[in-house]
Amino acid sequence: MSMTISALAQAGGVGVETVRYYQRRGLLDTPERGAGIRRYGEADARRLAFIRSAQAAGFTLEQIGELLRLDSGQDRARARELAAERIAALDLKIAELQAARAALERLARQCHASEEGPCPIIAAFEGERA
Amino acid sequence: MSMTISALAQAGGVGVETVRYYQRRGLLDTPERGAGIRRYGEADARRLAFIRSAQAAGFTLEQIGELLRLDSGQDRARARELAAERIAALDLKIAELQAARAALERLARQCHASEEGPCPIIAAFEGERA
DNA sequence: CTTGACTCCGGACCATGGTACGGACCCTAT
DNA sequence: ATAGGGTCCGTACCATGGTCCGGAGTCAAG
Repeated sequence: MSMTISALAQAGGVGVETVRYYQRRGLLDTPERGAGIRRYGEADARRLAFIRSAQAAGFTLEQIGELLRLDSGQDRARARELAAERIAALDLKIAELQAARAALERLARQCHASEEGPCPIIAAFEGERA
Repeated sequence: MSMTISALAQAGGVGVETVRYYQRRGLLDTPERGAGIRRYGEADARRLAFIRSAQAAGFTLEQIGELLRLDSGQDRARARELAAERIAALDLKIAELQAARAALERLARQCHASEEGPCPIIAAFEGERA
């Protein structure tokens, strides 16, 4: 089971250039080339999937690099620490977004209700302390 | 009630350079200068507050510029449209972050439970299809 | 009336996460 | 054996949202 870079990229749902970028960043490694072309396997695909998932969880590429470097679960304490930090950050962010959503929805409803006068959407944000 | 740029910045919880950047972007206007120094008032402070709130709601500076340009509620339909788009995007993002949070928490618990073997945090993300 | 803090301004620089370019090489089908 | 598409690689460029720099002007206190 070996793939070219574009197959790997496709499997990971990213562009070829992104794979190459991750290699430069040290997040993916660059296999030896067999007669000019590098071949990738399952492990690479799993790693790419990891990167994308971790990214979706809000880790920066830098942090993802750190997670990968604590490979094989060597430093579990540190991994848990990173996870805990990220969870806290996510909680904050989620709360923020929910507040923003609620505010926006309220405004959109008001704006819809009264077709006269100034649009409340702009006015309403002005006093708010985000 | 007039403030210098640094007072305005402080009131808005941003740096002086950020105020100047917003001016360049056309989000804040640059008042006439009275003998060299520009003076800002309530309106500027409210506008800055609006920018920060809208930003917290996930609008880009570009979109915020548009909102400001539909000033005085001229084009309410467009404002509502922007709000609706943003609400949809927020819902998506919130769901994503909640999923990520749940996954991370589960992993952190697993990692904590079994002190032996490879840390599950890294392994677990590998299969996931975010 | 000088000193120190603040302001003005354009332009350069930064971090993040990519995306594009271009010449050389390789691989497969016709 | 030649064309086309894919790969390799370094380097340059992009968008976003700022942040810093340096020289000149201004303002308030001592």
